[in-house]
Amino acid sequence: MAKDIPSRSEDYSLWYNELVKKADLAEHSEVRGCMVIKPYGYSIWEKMQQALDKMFKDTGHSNAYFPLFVPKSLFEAEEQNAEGFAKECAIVTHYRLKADPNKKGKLMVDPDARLEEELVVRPTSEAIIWSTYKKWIQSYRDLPILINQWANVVRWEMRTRLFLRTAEFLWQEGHTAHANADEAIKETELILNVYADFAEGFMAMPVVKGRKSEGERFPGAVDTYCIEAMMQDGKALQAGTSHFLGQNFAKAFNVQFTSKEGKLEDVWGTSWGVSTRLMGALIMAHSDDDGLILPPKLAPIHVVVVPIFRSEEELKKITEKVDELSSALRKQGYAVKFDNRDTQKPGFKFAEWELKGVPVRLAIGPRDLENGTVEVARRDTKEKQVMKLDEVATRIPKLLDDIQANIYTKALKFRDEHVTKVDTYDELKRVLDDKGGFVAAHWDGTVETEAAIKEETKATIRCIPLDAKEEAGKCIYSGKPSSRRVLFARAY
RNA sequence: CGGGGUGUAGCACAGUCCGGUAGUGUACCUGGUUUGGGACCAGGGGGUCCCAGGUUCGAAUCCUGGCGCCCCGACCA
Repeated sequence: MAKDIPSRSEDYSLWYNELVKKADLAEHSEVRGCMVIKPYGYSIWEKMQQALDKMFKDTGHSNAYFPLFVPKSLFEAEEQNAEGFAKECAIVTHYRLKADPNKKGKLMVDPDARLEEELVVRPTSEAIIWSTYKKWIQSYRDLPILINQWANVVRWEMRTRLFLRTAEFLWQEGHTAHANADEAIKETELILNVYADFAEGFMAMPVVKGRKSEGERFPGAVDTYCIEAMMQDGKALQAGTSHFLGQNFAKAFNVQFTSKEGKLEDVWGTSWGVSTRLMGALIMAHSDDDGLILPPKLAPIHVVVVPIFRSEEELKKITEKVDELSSALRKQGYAVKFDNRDTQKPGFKFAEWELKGVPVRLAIGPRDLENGTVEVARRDTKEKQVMKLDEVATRIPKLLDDIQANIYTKALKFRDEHVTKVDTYDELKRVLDDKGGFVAAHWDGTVETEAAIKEETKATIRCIPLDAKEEAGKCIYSGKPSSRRVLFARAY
C-alpha cells in the first residue's frame, strides 16, 4: 500500500481525501470550501475539457462567455430556478473598501459604496444567458442557438469535499434555444449521449442514462436527463445532467420569435453541464490503495521512463536509448516523461508514479542495456514484463488500448454486480445497508413516496433508466401499481 | 445551523492536565557513500506556538473574548 494513504476498506472517505492531496491533484485553499487545483490535477481536467469541447463542436456548438454576476432582478425572473438556488448564493452588495479608522492597517467595507442592485454570483447562468438571448432572437431564422460556456460557478454549499462538492467549481454549461419542443428534446438527448460516450469512452466509467424523478429535477426544467455512475464504495454519483427547459425561461425572460407561419411563439430551451466533479468520479471509479489509476485517454503522462544507473556514464547511455524511444512514442501522440532525476532512487520513483496513476512505466538499467530490453509495468494490473527495446514503441499503443479497455471492463463488472433487483421495501433497506449499489425497484411515481423512502433510508431515486423495460409491478413502498423499475441508491 | 475535533517549522504531530531555554518525524540545505520497489551516515538552516486582552517575576501551557479550518449530521441538481 502507498505510504500515508489509508486503504479503501479501512476508510473510503479518508482514502479519497488523502489520495487527492498526495497525488497532487488538489488541496484546500485559504478560502472556506474552495480548493486549489494543482498543476497535475488541472492537466487531467484540461484533457477532459479538450475531449468534451471537441465533442460539443462536432455536434454544432460554439463557445461564448457570459458575466460572472447576475443582477438580482434577472436572477429572480424564473421563479422555480431562483427558489432552487436562493439558499446557496453569494451576493455582491458593495463595490469598494476603505481604510478602517479604528483598526490601523485594516480595511472595511465602505458603507457609502452600496450597490443600488445586488449582484448574484452565478450558481448557474440560465438567467443571464436567457436575458441576452432575448436580444438575439426575433425570427425562426435566428434559431437554433447552440452555445456552450466554460466557466466557474459558485454555490455556497454547507459542506464541501474536494472535487465532489466545492463552493466554487469549474464546469461547462450549454444553453440552447430552439423553435420547437421536438428539436429541444432531441438536443437534450443528444447531449446526454455525448456525456455518456465521454464517460465511457474517455473516463472508462460506465454510466446509466436516465431521467430524474420530479423531486430530483433541475429547478426550472421540465425534464432532467442524467448519467449516473457507481463508485467503488457502492455509492452513486451523478456525473452529468441535461435539461429540457420547455418554454420556462423564454416565458420568464420574454424570449419570443416569429415562426415561419408568422405567429409569435415562445422559444424552447435546454441546458446541460458537467463539472470538475468528474475528477472525483474518475478517481473513485478506478483507483486503488496504491494511488490513482488513470485511463490512458485522460492521462497527462502516458508513459514514464525510469532510468536505473550508477554513474553519469550509465545515465548517458540510457538517455540515448530513451531519447530514441521517446521520440518514436511522441510521434504517435503519446506523452512521455523521462524521470532522470538523480535526487531520488528508482524505488521512490516507482511508488510516486504509481501514486499519480501513470498507465505505463518503463525501467531501463544496465541489465537492459546489455540485453537490449526494457521492463514494462502497467499500472492497472501491476503486471511487469520484459520487452525488446526495439519493439517497445510499436507495442505500447496496444498496451495502452488494453489498459483503457481493461479498466472499463473492470468498472463495468463492478457496476453490474452492484445492481440488485428487489420487490419489497425490506429487501431495499437490506441491500442498501449490506451491499450498496443501485437497487432496481418499482415505485409509484409520486414525490411523497420518494421523499418518504429518502427520509427513512437516505437513498434517492438516481434515475429512471431510459432502457428500463415495461414491466407491471407494485411500488415497494405504497403497493400502488408501477410500470417500470427505477434505480435507488445512496449518493454523493 | 446542530454535534465533535483542531489551530505549535513546508507537511504530519508531541508538549498544554501540573506555567520555567520550543520538540519529534518528514521535507529542505551541505558533504560523502548509495541507486532493478519508498537509501544511509554526518553536519546544518528554519518558529509572531491562530488573534486580542488578562493573571503572573515568567504563558504554547492558566483565564476571558474572538477568528479560522476539518470531520459527522441537516442541506444539496
